[in-house]
Amino acid sequence: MAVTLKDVAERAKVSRSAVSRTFTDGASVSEKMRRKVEKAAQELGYSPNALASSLTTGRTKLIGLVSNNFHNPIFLEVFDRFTRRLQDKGLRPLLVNLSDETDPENSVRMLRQYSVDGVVVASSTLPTGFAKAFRDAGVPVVHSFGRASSSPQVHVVGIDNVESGRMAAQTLVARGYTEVAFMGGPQNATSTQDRFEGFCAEMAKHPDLKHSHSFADAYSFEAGRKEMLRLLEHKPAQAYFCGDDVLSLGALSAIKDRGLKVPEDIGIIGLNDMEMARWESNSLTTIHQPIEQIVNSSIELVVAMLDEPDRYPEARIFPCRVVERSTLRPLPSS
Amino acid sequence: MAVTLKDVAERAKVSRSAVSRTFTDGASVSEKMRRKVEKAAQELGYSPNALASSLTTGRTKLIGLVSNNFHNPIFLEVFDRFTRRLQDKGLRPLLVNLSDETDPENSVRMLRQYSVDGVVVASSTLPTGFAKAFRDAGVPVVHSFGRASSSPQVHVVGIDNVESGRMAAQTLVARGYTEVAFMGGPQNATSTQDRFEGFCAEMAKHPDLKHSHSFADAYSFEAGRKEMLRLLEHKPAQAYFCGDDVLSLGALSAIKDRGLKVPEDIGIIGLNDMEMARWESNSLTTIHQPIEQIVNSSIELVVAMLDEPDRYPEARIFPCRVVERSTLRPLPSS
DNA sequence: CAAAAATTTGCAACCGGTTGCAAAATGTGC
DNA sequence: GCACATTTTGCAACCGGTTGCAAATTTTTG
Repeated sequence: MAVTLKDVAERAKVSRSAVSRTFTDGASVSEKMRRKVEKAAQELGYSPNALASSLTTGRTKLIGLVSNNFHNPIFLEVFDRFTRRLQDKGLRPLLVNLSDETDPENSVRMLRQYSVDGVVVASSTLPTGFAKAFRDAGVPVVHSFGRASSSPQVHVVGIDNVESGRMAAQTLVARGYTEVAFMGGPQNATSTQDRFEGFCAEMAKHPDLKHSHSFADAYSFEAGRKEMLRLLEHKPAQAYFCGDDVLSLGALSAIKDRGLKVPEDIGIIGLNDMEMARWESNSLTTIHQPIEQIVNSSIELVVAMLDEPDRYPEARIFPCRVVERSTLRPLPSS
Repeated sequence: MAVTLKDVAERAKVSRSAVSRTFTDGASVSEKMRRKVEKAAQELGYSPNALASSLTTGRTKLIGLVSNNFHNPIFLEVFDRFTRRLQDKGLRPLLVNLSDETDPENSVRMLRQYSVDGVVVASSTLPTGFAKAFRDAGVPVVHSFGRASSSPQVHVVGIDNVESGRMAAQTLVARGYTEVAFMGGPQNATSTQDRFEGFCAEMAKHPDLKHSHSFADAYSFEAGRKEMLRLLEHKPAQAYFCGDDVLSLGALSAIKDRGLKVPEDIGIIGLNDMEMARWESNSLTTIHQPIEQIVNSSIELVVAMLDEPDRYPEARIFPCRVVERSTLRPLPSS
């Protein structure tokens, strides 16, 4: 069915090696030969089989893209960027959806069977050990949106979640809120834990201010909404740091449904700065996470590992910044 | 580096064929042999190279998943379902992001180089000719969310967009609106064209009612919002059929910003029934598109084509239904 | 124009598997 | 225990490419 190297060689009356060489750049082929081969290839509609060649070159140009965040709209943005950027570099994303499973073994085995050149784990909820399983199997791996660590076991690219929690607390304190709260995502997600830690660390500096906390079941609108409805039944805090924009949006929806006003009655600050946060109907004050930089840097890193598999692991941390919109009361004029 | 068939064979002191056979089901191997081989494989941590075997079997179990809808949140749902379902069947999705490019040639070439077993084109905006390029290249292809046709050139799975436009118009008419309008997505998208056609066809039955139309630049929140803001500057219609939920949400945001009430001042009906449509803050009346069925059926179809490449093309059309929520005035009690 | 140097080409082995075929081993019937 | 049928195993060729090496060709040099 498919036309192969051999067919082209026969048609052009040259050796198979000659054909192979015209299709691998950097190989030694004369102009005359190249033209002859290209003509034959053209006529036959030949294009080389990437997988067959991977057998000898050891490179498939396949990159495993592993994630379990298929319910947070921010990840559509993430996938868009990853796939585009990988394509630009001549790499192909092999998508793996973990849904609820968090045992790395299956994914590792599967991606090794397909000889992916590298793997990007894009998840803010998977434990740090997850990506390590790939490294241990000898597969270059980068954990994007993973837990920042001062002594990373694998390459990590993302933000400092502890710092972002601190930043959120500072922002609330600076605006004069005296009773604040943290509403986190799932409690076993590393990002939740770290943001919480940072939040508490900052609040500890202000023993005169009250703070509390609770956790939603998932990083999702519904979970945020449900949790905020629960909180509103008792005496809620003056302002909340929600561990993710999509939680914030859920919380906002709950607050408005209860007839309360934002930011007059309750303040909200989120994290991510997703597209929807910018929608004028939401106008969410939030902490911007530099997704584009994280994605690009992750890909650069995994590409670099192809040539340098034992590259010493590093953590690449990008700074966040507060994006002031309309869900927190303004800074008191000083 | 990687452990191969040969290594296992040597360790187990058997032939390479024996090892191969223990890892391909349906092959003839004695219990004794199998145990011996599995033991050696275990010790060496061997797992077969799927790509090498594809060379002889002609099957890679790779399915190209091609889309250009990376900005409509509904597609995160679509990708989630596709990837999960494919994985359940032992298939692997190779993701292709078309972003703005709509020339199929590149994608066809690339996916052929990777010898994908089949391709699913998941897009409501690509022209019908797009998927045909894969068929012409001998690659089994299914166009999901594509234009329904009574004489399809390639397999199509989706809804009847003309019918859905008709249904939207009927719904508006039944609720007593006398001035209605269609707000479509990008005008070159087949789904926009068909929904518009159905809408007009139905309205033609009611010459006493006024109707108008306009188009947003994209299937996105921003585009819907912008278009509705424009419409509100002149005398808007009483109710709008927006060609997609995300357009509806944009329109709703614009309407509320202008201080108008839904459904009292303006009614909205969308299409898709995406997760966000159900959020209580939106509570969007919309036409439900059975995504799960479309995805599952698409995969079934592409799998069936693996064994039957020249299968006669068919169109699989799933019915839509109106989901009544809060953005249209209620049916007049009769 | 011949000899040396540089370039191009083809041969053949190899990448990691699969599979048809025949030989070897095992099982069955008498 | 023997002849025969059945199952299991290994050999060797093949899938579609790549690549080291040596031979063949072209280019450079004196």
